[in-house]
Amino acid sequence: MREVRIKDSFTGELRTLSSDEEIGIYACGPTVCSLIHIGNARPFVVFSLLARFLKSEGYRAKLVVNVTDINDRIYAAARQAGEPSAEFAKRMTRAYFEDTDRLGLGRPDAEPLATETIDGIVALIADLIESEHAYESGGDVYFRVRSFDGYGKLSNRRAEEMDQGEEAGSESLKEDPLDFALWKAHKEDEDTSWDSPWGSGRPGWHIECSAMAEAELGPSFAIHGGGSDLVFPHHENEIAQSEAAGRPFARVWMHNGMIETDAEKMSKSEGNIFQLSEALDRYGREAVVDYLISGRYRQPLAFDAEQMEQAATRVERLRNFLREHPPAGDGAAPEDEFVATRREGFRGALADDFNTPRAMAEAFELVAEANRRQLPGAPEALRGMLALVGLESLARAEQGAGAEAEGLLAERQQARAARDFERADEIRDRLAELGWEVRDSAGAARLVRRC
RNA sequence: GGCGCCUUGGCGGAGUGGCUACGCAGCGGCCUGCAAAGCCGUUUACACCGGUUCGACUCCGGUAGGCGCCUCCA
Repeated sequence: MREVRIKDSFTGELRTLSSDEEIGIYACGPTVCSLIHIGNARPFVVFSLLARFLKSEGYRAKLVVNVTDINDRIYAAARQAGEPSAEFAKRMTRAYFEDTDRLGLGRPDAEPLATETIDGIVALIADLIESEHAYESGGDVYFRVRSFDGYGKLSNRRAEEMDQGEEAGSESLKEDPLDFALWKAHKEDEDTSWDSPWGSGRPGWHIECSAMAEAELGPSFAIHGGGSDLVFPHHENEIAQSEAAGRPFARVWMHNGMIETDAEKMSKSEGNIFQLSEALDRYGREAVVDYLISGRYRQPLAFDAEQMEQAATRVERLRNFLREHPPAGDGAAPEDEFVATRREGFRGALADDFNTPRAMAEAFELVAEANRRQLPGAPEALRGMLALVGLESLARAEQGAGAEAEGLLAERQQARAARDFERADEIRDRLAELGWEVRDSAGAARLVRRC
């Protein structure tokens, strides 16, 4: 088990994860008001792979990624779709599962829904009212921000300095404009609601995460993750709610940077989104995963078609190597020292605040060296590395070309042997039409699937 | 205005007080009937101005520009 350090975005310091307790990771998932875009996929990929890495190092990691299925925007989107909001949210949740399944990284250890955590939410709110950190007002319940001294400590803000944007219509129910809703009374145009001691209504946006994190990971857990755009107010409010209710909450905060197009954050409100499913269709899952780990998780990452194509070319280089070096039977020669160094470097990079670009550089160095000289153990080591970052499918044997293509290839080999290159090229074109690229080597020829 | 982050070669993106990751693209070769794959060589870097230092892309200060959050957003 190697020492893993994570840069805590709360303190700005590198923190070493404890090796003798469960590493609970709570990462904020999507609000299912639309299909997810590639920016939403970044935290899913980063935290899935982080959990995978920690487990492979022997840590007891548990990854929780929630689904926010109660929200103003869901009501609005459902209304526009002419669909009951509960059905709409279910449909979008299903689409989210399908899209992220296609990444091929498996599922998080738990994926709680807000709608299935109402009891925990109500209990937490009751605790906050009991301790006077929250109050009921006209069927709503608000968190009393000024009652919590630490408010603003994550995002570095002072309550006094906050230029609070007013929510139209509801401010009169608040004691203080800074206060935020824990529970919202049922409104006429909302077609779902839940019972509570304060009447029928629904939870506010932030409380669900506090409740779900506690339900899955307990009152104190190792890592809380999510996009950097959630630092304020979402995560700030989570801290306030949980800590005010006596829960120590997250020990380390990890915020992933935004995906950007033309140096602008990709977001629904900007309208510059690129859907995950479309990226998967167009570039393939390996390219999408590779793209998402091509920059360090906490930095912004540029997105455009060229970047995706580069990722596709990059994974093709890895695939080419693995194709030439299928798993050996046995009696393999002892691993070369160079290989061991790269493998160590790869894991070391991941242990160093999950530096995926540096890890991948190690993998590429291994490939380059193994392409120029015999490197015992290189293919096996590479497969191991790629498995850690969800790219193990690059090593998968290609499906057979089928009788027609194989027949054509044999025919072409005959033509080449007879030095009838015109015929050979004709056949090559024909194979290309069938989706196969021909690669000649010393005495043989290989068919490679073109996508 | 407040808080935080960023500025690396054609593109993306690491990193370090001295030895210029990695990938893509370009150019010239090798190999090949040709191509692909692969290999070799090679062209563009650290926004700007000061300071610290034997030495800074890396540390400090300033300037310019950009981004994020402050309202729903991964």
